[in-house]
Amino acid sequence: MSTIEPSPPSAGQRGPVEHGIRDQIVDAAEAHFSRYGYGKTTVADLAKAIGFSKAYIYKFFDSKQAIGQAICVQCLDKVLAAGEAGMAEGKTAAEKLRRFFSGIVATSAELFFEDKLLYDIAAHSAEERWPSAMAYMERAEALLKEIILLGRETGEFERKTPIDEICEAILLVMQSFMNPLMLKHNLDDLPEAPTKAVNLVLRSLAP
Amino acid sequence: MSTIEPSPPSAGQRGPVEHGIRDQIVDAAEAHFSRYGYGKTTVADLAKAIGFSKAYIYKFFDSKQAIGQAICVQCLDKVLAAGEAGMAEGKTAAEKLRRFFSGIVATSAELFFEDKLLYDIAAHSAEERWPSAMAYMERAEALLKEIILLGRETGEFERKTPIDEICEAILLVMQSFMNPLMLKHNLDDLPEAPTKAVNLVLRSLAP
DNA sequence: CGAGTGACGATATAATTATTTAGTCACTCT
DNA sequence: AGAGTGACTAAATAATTATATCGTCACTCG
Repeated sequence: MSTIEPSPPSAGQRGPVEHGIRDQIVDAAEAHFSRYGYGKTTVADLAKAIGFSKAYIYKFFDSKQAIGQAICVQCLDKVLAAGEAGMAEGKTAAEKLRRFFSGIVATSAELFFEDKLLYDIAAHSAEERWPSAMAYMERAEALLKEIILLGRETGEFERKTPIDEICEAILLVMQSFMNPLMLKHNLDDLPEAPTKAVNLVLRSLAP
Repeated sequence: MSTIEPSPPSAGQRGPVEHGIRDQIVDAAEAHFSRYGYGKTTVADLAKAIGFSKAYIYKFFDSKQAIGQAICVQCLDKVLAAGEAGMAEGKTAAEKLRRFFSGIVATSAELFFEDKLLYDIAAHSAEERWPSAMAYMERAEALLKEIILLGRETGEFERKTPIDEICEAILLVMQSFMNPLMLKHNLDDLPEAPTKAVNLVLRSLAP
């Protein structure tokens, strides 16, 4: 059973990896980005918030975008954590799969409605293929694979199709709801649509 | 066996429905939009192309956007026609489904690469939920339903799941590749990804 | 009457200018 | 040496102005 571990130090960082100041920056960034948006927040604002000069920020991050990525990682971690929590609740593999996705979708949608400005960063991150978004997909795939393997062991799922093809295909299918970029276009048919999609996926997994 | 019939008169039209001038406008629009793009083409350009005044255009179309929709309908008709052609080639229902989607995806991708400017109109149409895009999805669903029903008759496909749920789910799944808006973000993993998605769909249809 | 238009106001787009902001570097202070 | 910064430039963003375009309407002409 994997647990969401703090993501590895993202690209774009600088200087001491473990450092109180870095955390302060990230906290200030989360607060500011969430309230005013990424675009309207200046690096100087963050500097002022933590009581240092702007130049000092750049001892810890390569660029403003690197800070954005750090925030993005936080968001996506939360989404994945919800997926993993759902996964843990499910008894059978099928149930795990269902809850994994419903956790992800619910959390993403919540992010969209409750914290639009942070969500926008995530969407931007997906659009620009930031490492944060890539990592998100990879970790989702790893979790998914875990579920599928479990289902195969317990005999719930078929075993003929190559596992990697299955995982890729399922992710592909669920992307419409877990990729922030795409979710945006499918908001109206929440929450029925993802449920239907998962149903289809589960039918495809039947032995 | 349905054949793609000319789409019903779209919204935004005016005056005589069947009229040589209307066709001239559409032809000129296709040429101009394709060469210079929707944004860079002015209604006056179209008027000049057909040798009439700008005001006359508005005897046939409500707005420039209505002309855009007409062009969009043409594009999407072509895409669906490719899908239907593929469908006709397939022997079994599964084969029809495969070719239906590969026809659609191939034609959409071709549109994207060879006629980017027209493609952009289609994407815009999907984004803004123009009737043209809605009609496209509806007609795709109708064709898909035909295939599924056939497969059920021949015993290729399972019969338990409500047909409407199946169709909706499949469309949902394939949207990543047939919706111009989404296709844009999935271009890199063509053509394998849609194939994998269809494989998944077919597994889900197994009796 | 019906095919077709010039001239016009409101709105959108483009071009220009003015202002902010990202990011660096030489530097200070402890 | 290492924590921290003011002052600076190139690039981006915002504000402003100028221009083009959409869409309508009263109108002409056959």
